[in-house]
Amino acid sequence: MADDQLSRVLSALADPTRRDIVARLAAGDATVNELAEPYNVTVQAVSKHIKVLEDAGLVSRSRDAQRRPCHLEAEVFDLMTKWIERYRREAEDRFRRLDAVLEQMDGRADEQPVTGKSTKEEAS
Amino acid sequence: MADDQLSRVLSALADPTRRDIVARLAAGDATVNELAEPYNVTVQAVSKHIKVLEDAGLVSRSRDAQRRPCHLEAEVFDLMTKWIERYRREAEDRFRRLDAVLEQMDGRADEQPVTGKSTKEEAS
DNA sequence: CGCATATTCAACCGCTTGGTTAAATTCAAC
DNA sequence: GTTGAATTTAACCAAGCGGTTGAATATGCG
Repeated sequence: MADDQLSRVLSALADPTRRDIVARLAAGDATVNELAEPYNVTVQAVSKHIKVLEDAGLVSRSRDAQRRPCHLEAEVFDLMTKWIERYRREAEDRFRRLDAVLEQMDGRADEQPVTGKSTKEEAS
Repeated sequence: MADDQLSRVLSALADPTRRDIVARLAAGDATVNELAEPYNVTVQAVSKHIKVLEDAGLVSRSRDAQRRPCHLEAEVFDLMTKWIERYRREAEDRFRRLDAVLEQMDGRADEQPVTGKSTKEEAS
């Protein structure tokens, strides 16, 4: 479905098992069998999970006899953080502008206040 | 399928149309019809997309007559960045340690280095 | 009330996904 | 060359997803 890498990365990490695999690979490279051990699914299922991570560019593999050690490619995370930061910052800026506007018209609060109900917490 | 919020958030953002909706909401609140306009899918499809974003906690809605303005809840992004930062840092630390090891044994590079079969369990 | 607008609900469809079992492949080691 | 371990491929299945059309539900306006 998703053809761009960011979609593939997000989709890959949307699965808790795959996130756990990534977490374990962050602690060190591992083989498919090693990775499969803790979960109560077949090793074939884990092999598929790893393929998804590999297609997303999150994991690379070398060869060691029959083994195919998996290695985490952490740089791909930047794709996500860049996307996130961009729109979070945008949203925060807008929020700040809204605050400014509200502050500007402090006294006369007769207008309906935009999104209604509350300005809520602005904390990060 | 995914029952935890992080899974829901990542899964929601794995769709390019939904990411675009989020991007537009970062610039300001909007109604379902407004959001649906640029895409060549039905408004019902967009309504479903918004529901997915809402279930993930990324979007909240107020009421304005028949309209249901959508508002971006940017704090949820923290869920992702926290997860990402944790494991990226871990991977980078490991990388730094590996560098140190390689530096340590500089002269004798006859061993096959790289991912080496030595890493694995124990972890931290 | 009757009508138009905005949104959702329901049923359906084709494709993908995560899982399975069974068979094939790759490579070391005997 | 046979055995055995690690991994992938193939075929299949149930469930979920993104899309559709069509009907229902709110709500403001004459």
